[in-house]
Amino acid sequence: MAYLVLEGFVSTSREVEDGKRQIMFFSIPGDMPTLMSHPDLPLDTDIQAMSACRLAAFDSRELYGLSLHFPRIGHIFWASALVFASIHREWIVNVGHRSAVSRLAHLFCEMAVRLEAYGLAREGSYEMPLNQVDLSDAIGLSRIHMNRSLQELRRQNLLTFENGRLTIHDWDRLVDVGHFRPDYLSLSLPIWRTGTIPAVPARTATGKTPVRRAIQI
Amino acid sequence: MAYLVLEGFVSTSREVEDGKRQIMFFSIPGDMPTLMSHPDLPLDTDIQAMSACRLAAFDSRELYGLSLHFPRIGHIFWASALVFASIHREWIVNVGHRSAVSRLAHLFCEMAVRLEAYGLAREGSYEMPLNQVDLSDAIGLSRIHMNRSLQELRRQNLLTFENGRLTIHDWDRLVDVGHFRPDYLSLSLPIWRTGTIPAVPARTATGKTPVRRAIQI
DNA sequence: CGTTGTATTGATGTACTTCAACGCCCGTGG
DNA sequence: CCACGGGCGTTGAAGTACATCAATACAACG
Repeated sequence: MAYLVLEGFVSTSREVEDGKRQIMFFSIPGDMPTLMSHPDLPLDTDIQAMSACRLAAFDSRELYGLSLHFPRIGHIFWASALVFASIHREWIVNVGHRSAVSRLAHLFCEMAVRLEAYGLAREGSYEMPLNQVDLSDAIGLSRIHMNRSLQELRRQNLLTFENGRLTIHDWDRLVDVGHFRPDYLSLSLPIWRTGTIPAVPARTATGKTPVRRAIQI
Repeated sequence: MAYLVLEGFVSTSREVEDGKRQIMFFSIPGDMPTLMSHPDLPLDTDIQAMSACRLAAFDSRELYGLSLHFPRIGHIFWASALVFASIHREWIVNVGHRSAVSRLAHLFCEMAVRLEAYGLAREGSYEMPLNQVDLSDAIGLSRIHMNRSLQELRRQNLLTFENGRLTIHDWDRLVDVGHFRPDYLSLSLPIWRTGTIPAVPARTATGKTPVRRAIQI
């Protein structure tokens, strides 16, 4: 099965040997997290709902067949895989070479840009149903140091983060702190014009359970 | 232009704000490093020859057109993008959560598996035309700490690395130290069967210069 | 009412960075 | 032939950004 996120956040992560979790990607409404792997191959990551989610389910073999018969559909899969890879590369740079505060700032900037492209953020404010443990697993730091970095961003009046909503007060300085390149995803370019997404029947998953299990509930 | 590596190593990297370089991927013979980005979009990374290389050049617009007319070709592009993304995810885990020694071990394991899949490694020994600065930029650590980690691997008799050749003495323990999952790329699966690659005219690039520039020489 | 999950703070430990120096090899030029 | 310099690997010592351990506070909840 392949899933399209309709509401909520879904993470792509892996359990590391010492029991910790490294989050590699947050899927937002409009993303298809299971398309990060080839339908013929076993999923090499954990896909997990970070909040209450609505998902649409497709048969991945059918999707795959579609892509072979209609090149333009295959092309969209390809382009989406390239965007996944591009975001991954940015995360490598992030966890590889930047300080805790920068990583955090960069993550907030990235989510802002992606959510805005889908119309899910307004004036630098967006729903972000994650707790500090989730954030620390994403940026690869201890929750304690993560907490202190978040405080630092607050202290500098760059943002507020409460009740699952992030509000950016000073975009320019946040971009600066996170060394964020706003155009890196090229989300504004015409290759993404595919028309509106049609309504689909959806099932509901409740928060914090693995998607595959949640779906079967 | 799109390039196919015929000989040598090519890195995908980005200059970070403080003048450092984060390497995100090593392309080996058989890889097409420029296919990590969409041909319609600006390249968002630096592509750099790490050694003397032979490359084959294609017009990327033509490749792109090919993929629209022949779905199976598009499918290969897609699958290759998925593998890029999968390797990227592994690198995120690597730089995010593992110690210096583990990162290094993991990198050596990954290259062994990939090179072996192309017939470029034998009995755990392969050409690796990189110096310690390159390696440290890939694993995101200072060259000094990288050097000490390499010494640790040598001290444990896991490998030797000299004259651009890596030889693994104890694969099982190296896999263990690097927490490497040998099957993670699924390189043995049938989706990769595409027949042999035909001979193509090639140009030569000399080491350590950006590919685009090298090509024009 | 205790229990559980989450945010926060302080104190201590450590893995890594940075700075500085040295040695080796090898190419270049006197 | 030797002198010089640059690239690369290696070592020691000092500094720092992070992790770990431990404790508290607070809200939600059965």
